[in-house]
Amino acid sequence: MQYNFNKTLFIEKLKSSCSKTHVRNFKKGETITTYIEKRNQICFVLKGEADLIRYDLNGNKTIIGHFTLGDVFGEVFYPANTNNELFVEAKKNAEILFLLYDDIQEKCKKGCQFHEELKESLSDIILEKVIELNTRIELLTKRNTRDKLLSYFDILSSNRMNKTITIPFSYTDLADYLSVDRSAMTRELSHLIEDGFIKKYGNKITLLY
Amino acid sequence: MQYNFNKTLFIEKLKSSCSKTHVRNFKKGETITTYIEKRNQICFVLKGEADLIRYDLNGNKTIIGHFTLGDVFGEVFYPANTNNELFVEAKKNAEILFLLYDDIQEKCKKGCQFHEELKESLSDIILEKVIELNTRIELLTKRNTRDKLLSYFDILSSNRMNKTITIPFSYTDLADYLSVDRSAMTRELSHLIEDGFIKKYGNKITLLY
DNA sequence: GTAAAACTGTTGCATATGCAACAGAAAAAA
DNA sequence: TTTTTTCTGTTGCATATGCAACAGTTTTAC
Repeated sequence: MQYNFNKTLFIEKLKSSCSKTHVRNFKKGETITTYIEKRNQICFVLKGEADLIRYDLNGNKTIIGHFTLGDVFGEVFYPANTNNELFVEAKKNAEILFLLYDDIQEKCKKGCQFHEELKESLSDIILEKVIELNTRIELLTKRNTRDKLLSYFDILSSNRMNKTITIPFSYTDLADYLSVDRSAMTRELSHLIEDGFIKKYGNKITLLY
Repeated sequence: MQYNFNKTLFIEKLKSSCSKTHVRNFKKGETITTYIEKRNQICFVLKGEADLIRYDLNGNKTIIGHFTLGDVFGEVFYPANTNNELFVEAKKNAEILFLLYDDIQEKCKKGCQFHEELKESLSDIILEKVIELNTRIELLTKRNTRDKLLSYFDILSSNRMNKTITIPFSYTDLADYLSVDRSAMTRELSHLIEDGFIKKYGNKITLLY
C-alpha cells in the first residue's frame, strides 16, 4: 500500500509471462494447500478468499491468516521445523497462482523475460507481508478481548477510512481470528454496546468514539 | 537459516561498502529508535541485544520483539497509520547499523558497488523476518499461558537442538513477551514443574517430554 | 563496600474468559 | 420449496488470569 508498486499489475504480468507458475481454481471449502512437507511455495490469491487455519489438540480452531485478492501466502513463510499442521482453505471460490521461491531466485532466470522485474518486486511483496504480520501481532498482544476487538475495529476503520465497518468474517470466525472464545467475545461485544463504544447492525459496526 | 545465504558476511559487506549506511553505538537502556514518524528505516543489530517495546494506556509493557546479532528491525516493517507508540531499547551495549529501504531500492544504485548484491539479499532478509514473525504469531495465538510457555520452550529447544534451554530473558520480560501477567506466568511455571513437564534451575529449563 | 533498584516466588482476591448447552435466526443444501 | 446445517446471542458455572501486595534475593549503581 505505502510503496508505489502496482501489485495487481504485477500479478497479471506474473500470470501471463512466467513459465514457472501455475494457476488452479478451488471451490469453497476446498483445501488449497497444507504446510506439512517443507516446500518453498509462494501462492497469490487471484480471486476469492482463503484462510490459513490451525486446529490444536483440543480441537480449537485458530484462523492464523485471512487472505483476499492480491494477498500472498505459502510454506516459504514458515519455519521448516514447525510441528503444527496448518492448511489453507478456500472461503469462496478461489483462483490461486502457485510458484516456488527458488524459481524466482534461480531457475527462472534464463527464460523468463519478466524475471528481473519479478525479482525487484519480490522484496516489496514480502515487505508488505511483514507489515501485515506486524499488524496482526499488535492485535494478538492485546491483553484482553475488549482491547483485541477495539484494535481490530480500529485497523479496519483506518483502512477503509470510515467509522462504520463491515466485518469480513462470520462472528464465529472472528473469534477464531482473535484467538478468543466465541461466546466470551459475543458477551464482550454486548458490553461494548452497553458502554456506548460501538453500535452493531448485523455484520456492520459503527465506532462511536 | 534455511536459505544458503550468509547473513554475517552480508552485514560486514554492507557496513564497509555502502555509503548510505551509518553505524551507532548504544549503552544498555538507551533508546535506539522510536516508531512514531514514518521513515522507512531498516536497522541491523551488529552487536548486543535490543527489544521492541510498547506500553499501553494502563502501563502494561509488551515486548513486541527481541533482537540479537544479525536481526533486523525498523519502521519500514510497520504500517504508516499505527497509533501505537513503539520504541526499541538496547538491552545490552549495542551497535546498530541504520539505512533506508528507499536507499536500497533507488538512490544508492549509482555509487554503491555492493548495491546489486544487497538488492538480491534483501528479499532473503525480509523473508527471514516473515518466518520470525509467523513463529511469533504461532506463540501468541495459543489460548492459554501453559500452551504459550510450552510453545516457547519448544521453539527454543528445537532451535538449539537441546532439551535444556536457557531463557534469554528475565522472567519479568518473558511474561511481557508472551503477553501474560508475570505472577500468573510464575504460577503456571510452578504447575508445569508439579505436573512433571519441566525442570527449572534459575534461567535454565529442561523439557521432560 | 554500601545503598538502591530490579527481579523472583508466593498468595488472596476479583474478574475475565472458557466451556457447555440451548433456542431462534439465517444460510446452505437438497 | 423443504430440510439441514451453520451462525448467533444468551446464560450458569468453573477456572485461568490479572491485580496488588509482600518478603527475600539478586543485580546494578554509587
